[in-house]
Amino acid sequence: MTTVRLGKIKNACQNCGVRQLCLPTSLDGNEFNLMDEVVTHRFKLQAGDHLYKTGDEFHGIYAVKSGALKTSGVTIDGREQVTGFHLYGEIVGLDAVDEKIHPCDAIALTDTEVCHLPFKKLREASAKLPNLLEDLTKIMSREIRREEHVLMLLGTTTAEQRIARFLVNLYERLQKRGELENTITLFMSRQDIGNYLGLAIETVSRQFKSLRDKGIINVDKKKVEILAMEELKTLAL
Amino acid sequence: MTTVRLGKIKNACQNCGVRQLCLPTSLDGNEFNLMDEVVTHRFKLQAGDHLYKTGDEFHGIYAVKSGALKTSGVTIDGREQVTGFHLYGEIVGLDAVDEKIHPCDAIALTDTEVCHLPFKKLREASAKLPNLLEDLTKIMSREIRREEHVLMLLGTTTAEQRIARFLVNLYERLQKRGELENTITLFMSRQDIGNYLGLAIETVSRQFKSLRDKGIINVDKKKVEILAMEELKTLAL
DNA sequence: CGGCGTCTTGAGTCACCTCAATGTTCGTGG
DNA sequence: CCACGAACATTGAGGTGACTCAAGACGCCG
Repeated sequence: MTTVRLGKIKNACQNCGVRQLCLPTSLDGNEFNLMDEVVTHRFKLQAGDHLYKTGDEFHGIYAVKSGALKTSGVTIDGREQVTGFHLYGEIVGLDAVDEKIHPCDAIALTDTEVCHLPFKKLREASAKLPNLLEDLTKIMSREIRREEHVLMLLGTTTAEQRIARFLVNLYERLQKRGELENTITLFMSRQDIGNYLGLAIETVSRQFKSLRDKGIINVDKKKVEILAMEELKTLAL
Repeated sequence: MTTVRLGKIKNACQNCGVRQLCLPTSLDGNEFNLMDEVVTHRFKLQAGDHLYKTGDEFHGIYAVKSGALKTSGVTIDGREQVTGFHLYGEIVGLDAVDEKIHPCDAIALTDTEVCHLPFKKLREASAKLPNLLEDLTKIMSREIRREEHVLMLLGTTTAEQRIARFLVNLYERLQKRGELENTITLFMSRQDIGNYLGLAIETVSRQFKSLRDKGIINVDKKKVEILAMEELKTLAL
């Protein structure tokens, strides 16, 4: 993990490519000056690097500028449980604000850049900028809703439903980022997918095969081409 | 659902029995005056009453003053999915801050009182009171972590583990509220428990029976007496 | 008492897990 | 460049935990 100081870079946030997706979505020109005082450091990670580990002291949240991360906790019996995949434009670390200790690991799945947002500074800036305060609470609310969504996905659903929902969800998030091809490049392993969806790795593999046999997708290693989105969405129901 | 105006009640929050558990945990005397301007209404619900429904416009969050609620969403295919049980001292509605639309139902499980916290007012007050802003972000963070916790519970775990964890978690939350008896009164139906844990209602019933046969708990209708907490915790691993 | 909702209990089935073997990709070093 | 091993992925065979279906018990209320 290498560090970039942003102190000298003016309007770092304002000129950022993922500004519309990130935290400060409703700030205007002048307000960004204050934001630049909050965001002073950026980290570069390689696939497999830990951004933070379970039990680490909390120093702030992180905005993913490029790449992708997974967050995963360790259950009491020592097994890993992936709790989410986080694309660029998303925020990680919000679950540590309360206890000041990270309750899970955050691991880069590919080359990834993250901006560090010291939470104390962020709170102070929020007290001055009503728009920023609104953005902050919205981001936290969105994270709560995202997890509720996963929760609903993990209820009593079949393996096929879970895989279908996973693919539809991933597709829609990539689409929101302007990646309009109908071929998704999975940036996580089958292991991670299975873990996230509560399925054995073999089941993930078999479901991919099954969807391929039905002519709904094409799978080649990490590349998943969606051939029949409507049918896939029907299976996700 | 009946409404109580709190306009005339001074220091409503300061004198509240669940203050230490609720949102404004770090305020002092003067700061509570501002809080009383935020919290102007309280609602009384009977078992089965909806506090809000999916799709309802968001007007603010709610602090549970007494009783308990469940929140449940409706999956795309129309089935219900319980996403949480909320005791007094906890907050519901945080998942709607972002989109201004409630993404799930909140239903009283018993006679329940909730305080209404208009979110706009709460934000304005937070900009003035650093302590309140800290409390607000902490509460939202805690909710994120709570859901992550449920997520980890729903991964690849057996029915026995889920039931054991459910009971341990409920016991610990009640203990935190000073209810020190080792007999828990379940305030939700088997249906709700099964739905929440991703289990069929029959499986819930059988697991209770199994734990009873092992001498770990005693079950009589809604009453669950914990006979061997250590063993229960071991099963929860 | 009878009807209804909730819960329990039993029997049979199936979706998914486990175990095991093979195939593929990729990095490393000779 | 190829050999080798490690990590990842696929595929098959078999077992089982939890679901489904169905019946019965219990409590509640008119």
